[in-house]
Amino acid sequence: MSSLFINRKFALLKSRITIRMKYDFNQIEKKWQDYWAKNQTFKAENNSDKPKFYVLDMFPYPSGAGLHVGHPLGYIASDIYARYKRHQGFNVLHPQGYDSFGLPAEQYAIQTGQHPAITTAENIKTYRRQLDQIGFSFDWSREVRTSDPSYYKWTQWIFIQLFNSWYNNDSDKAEDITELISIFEKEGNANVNAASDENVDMFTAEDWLSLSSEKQQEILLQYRLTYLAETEVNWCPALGTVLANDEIVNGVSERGGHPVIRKKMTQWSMRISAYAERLLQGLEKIDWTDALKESQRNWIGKSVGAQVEFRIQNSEFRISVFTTRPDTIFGVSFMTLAPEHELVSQITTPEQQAEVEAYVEATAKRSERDRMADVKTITGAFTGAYAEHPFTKEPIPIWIGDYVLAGYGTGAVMSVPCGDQRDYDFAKHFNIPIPNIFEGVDISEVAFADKDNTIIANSDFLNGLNYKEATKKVILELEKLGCGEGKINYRLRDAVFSRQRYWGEPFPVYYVNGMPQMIEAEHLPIQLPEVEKYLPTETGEPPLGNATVWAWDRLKAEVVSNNLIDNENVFPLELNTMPGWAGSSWYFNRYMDANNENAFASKEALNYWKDVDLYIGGSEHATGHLLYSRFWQKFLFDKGLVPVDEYAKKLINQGMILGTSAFVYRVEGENKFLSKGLIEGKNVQPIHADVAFVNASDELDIEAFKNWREEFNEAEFVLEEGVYKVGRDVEKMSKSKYNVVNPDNICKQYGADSLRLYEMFLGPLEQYKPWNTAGITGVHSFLKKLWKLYVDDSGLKVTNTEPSKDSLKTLHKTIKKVQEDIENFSFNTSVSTFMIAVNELTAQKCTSKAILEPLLVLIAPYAPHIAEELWSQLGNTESISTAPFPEFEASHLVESSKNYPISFNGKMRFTLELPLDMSKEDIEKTVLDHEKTQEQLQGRTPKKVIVVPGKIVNVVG
RNA sequence: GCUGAAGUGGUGGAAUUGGUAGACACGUUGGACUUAAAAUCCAAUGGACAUUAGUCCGUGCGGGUUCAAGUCCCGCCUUCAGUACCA
Repeated sequence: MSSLFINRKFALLKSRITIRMKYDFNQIEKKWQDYWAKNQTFKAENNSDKPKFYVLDMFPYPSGAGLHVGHPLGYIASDIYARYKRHQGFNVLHPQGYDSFGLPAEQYAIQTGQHPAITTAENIKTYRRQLDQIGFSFDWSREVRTSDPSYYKWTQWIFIQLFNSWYNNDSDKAEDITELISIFEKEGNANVNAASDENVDMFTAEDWLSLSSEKQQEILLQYRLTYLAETEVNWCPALGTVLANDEIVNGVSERGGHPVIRKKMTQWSMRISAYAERLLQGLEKIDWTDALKESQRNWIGKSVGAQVEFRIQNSEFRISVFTTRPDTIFGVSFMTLAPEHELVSQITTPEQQAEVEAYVEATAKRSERDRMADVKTITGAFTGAYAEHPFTKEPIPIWIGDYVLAGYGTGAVMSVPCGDQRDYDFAKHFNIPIPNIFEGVDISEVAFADKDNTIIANSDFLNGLNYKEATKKVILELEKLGCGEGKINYRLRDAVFSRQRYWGEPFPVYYVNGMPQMIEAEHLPIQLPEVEKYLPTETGEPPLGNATVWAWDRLKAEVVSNNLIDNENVFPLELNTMPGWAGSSWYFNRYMDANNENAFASKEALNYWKDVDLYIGGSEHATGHLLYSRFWQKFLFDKGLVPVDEYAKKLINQGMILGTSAFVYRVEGENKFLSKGLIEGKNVQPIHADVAFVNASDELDIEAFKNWREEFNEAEFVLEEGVYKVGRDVEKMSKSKYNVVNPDNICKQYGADSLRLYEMFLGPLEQYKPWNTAGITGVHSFLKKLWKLYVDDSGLKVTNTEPSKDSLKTLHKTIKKVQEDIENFSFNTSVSTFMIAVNELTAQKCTSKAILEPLLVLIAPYAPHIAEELWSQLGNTESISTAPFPEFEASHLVESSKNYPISFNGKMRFTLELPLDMSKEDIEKTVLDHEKTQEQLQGRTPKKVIVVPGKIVNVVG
């Protein structure tokens, strides 16, 4: 046997050992992910002696593109928190699911004929695989999918509860509609103080009882918390669908560029306005960011003022206006109606008719966007009619103008040009008088809108009063005259709840003589019917109009063929579906008891988990999901169905991760590319290059780029110092910018623990920050260093030796800092802290188990796979996830001396190690006697010496 | 316009109550190891001046308070996000 052979054999053996002792993250991560799944490590129990903690992520819409590295940011943060809470001994509920109804799947179905349920299921599979490989501690046994009939059964059920409820303003809560009916039967509606449609007719008990059943249903709809109403929508005839405002660009549809018209449609609405005040008040007791609360406050838009009625001269009509400045009522010099106001056509005099009609027509043509775009152009028309001032009885000319919006308040304003800039501008433009009703204020240039410094003048009984006094007094007087009252107005509008789409929850509703009827709860869910096409029908009905089996047989209590509709026992079903926010408005309650078939969640589960302790998600949902879901929760609370009326105690918005795009520069008109440093003064066109072709030093892999697309195959590259440098720019991460980074690749190359650490290391959770894959090597080599602290070529090197003082100090300052950081959601700084700890322990050559074992628990929430692996190598047989969080002991950090910074006139010049128990006087003396101090002073005498024990010394002079 | 957040090295970012600005990383430069590369390790790295010692300047801009300001106060500028004729 030759010695060469022996050497080779030995080398082989050695390399096998090295592999086992190496940080093989792919193998380790797979191993522990399988372990967690198999052992259901993160399954939360609905019965536990431990205190509960509920950590929730906003669930994703499973799109076809899968996850990019920006998506898991919030999930990683919440996962760290959830794991931390487990270490602290909490019973943690940390679920995940899918908001799986939505447009992209439907759009795809229209294009390919593929059923949205199929594509959705495929996308979910991809999402699940991607989520699993990042190592989240989700309790998947509670997964929900909003598009699953077993889930939307309960969405339909809640809809029925809303339909069967009305809002009693006196008790300030939702009540059963049967109670309202019994009031109507006893005394009519005169004393009912309810959130209802405007202009509800008055009726007595006798009137009510004499009405037909249809008429009664119609009246009840005016009170129900979800109701049918005529709503003006943006209808696109070519697409056969209703568009949201932001889907319309320059008056045509964003998709396809088709014309869009305003059209009235009968739609389901949610009476969220009934909850406006409670939604506002509720913000006080939840720990959400100020920015988020503020945008909800703005959205609700509470304003306090008065409603005033103005008689119209020579007419029966009255104009009702809302104003926040009733105190300025003597400054009214004209009234302005929105061009769409219903009285416009009725009060316009014959002489003014042509002008007014032309104006109304002109404004109708302008889209809302156009009207908003140019607010500077003042337009309007005089109706020829006059209102009468309630106090002075003077005539007030009535104008129309598009600066008054039909949709806000009453669509009419009393114009006080001296006190409102818009009225002022309008008055100047049309030469309307501007009476001044403010004491000592010059209004020759601008209106005076400063409430706090207002003293009213030229206003009869209001003279000399300030804003508050005058407002109070004038409301009193208006009430005496019966032509006004104090009023609070909200901007918040009822929310349209119908969508002309296929891929959404069907309504549990059928129609008898045009009146909606609810299907009894025991027959739910009403499942989405099959359709041939996912487009609207030729007659313009929603996609469900294509279904042939979509009628309700009341006797059989089942969905039957449309052919059987006889309007006696078989009736047509609702063709609209629910909007995207239906399913997401209550899902956080479902997780508490996700597989319950008899209730949306059991009372026991609801009472145990109660509410979300930490909710993490994007700020883009501020005025959508986060408002609607609060509304539903309050409703469910009123009905005694949930135990709390705010469902999320604390909410954090994670920032977006942006992409770092790479650019190559093509010389105009040539197939030649100049390196970044050579483009100065050259006529070049920047082109996005895929970030995958660029290394950490911004150097382009030219071959990969050439092979990317045919047009680049023959391209010529002008290099600088032998390499081609790309330009960089931070943009939103998107496919079209070729800056998308896929977490799959990161996990493969660096591992999930590296991905998790790096996402946190990038910066504060709430901040927007750019992704740059190059930086991940930092956290990755940190993990390798961590590994080496425990394991080397010969195996585990952890010992039972007594830890050194230094190591104890390192450990305990790390415990302290990491704990503080997690509690402040400052995850980026804990990653730095871990790095410092590992660097220090490596330098200390620490092998002591007493240090290294608790260190793993600290790191486990962040990098759970490597922590589990080393934990088990240390001989533990249970998962690290339930190990108690190490106790911080301050005694290890006690110092006897301090390295004082010695500054002169505020500038630090040198440091001096001094005992911490040294007195102020001794410190001063020691510092002044020091040779370096003499050097600094150069013979000057210090005027003053500031000594802050334990902090700093500052010599002034 | 209004509301909210933010401006710190070449880059991401640290600095918890005013007390050593730039922690921790990335990148860059130099070095070690290697036949070589990768990996790893060591050193330097805000700018200017200076051989060194060191000096000056530096947290968007201009003022102020203070022994001391990234941090507090006043006035601006810029960026991002939301919202918008809300009576």
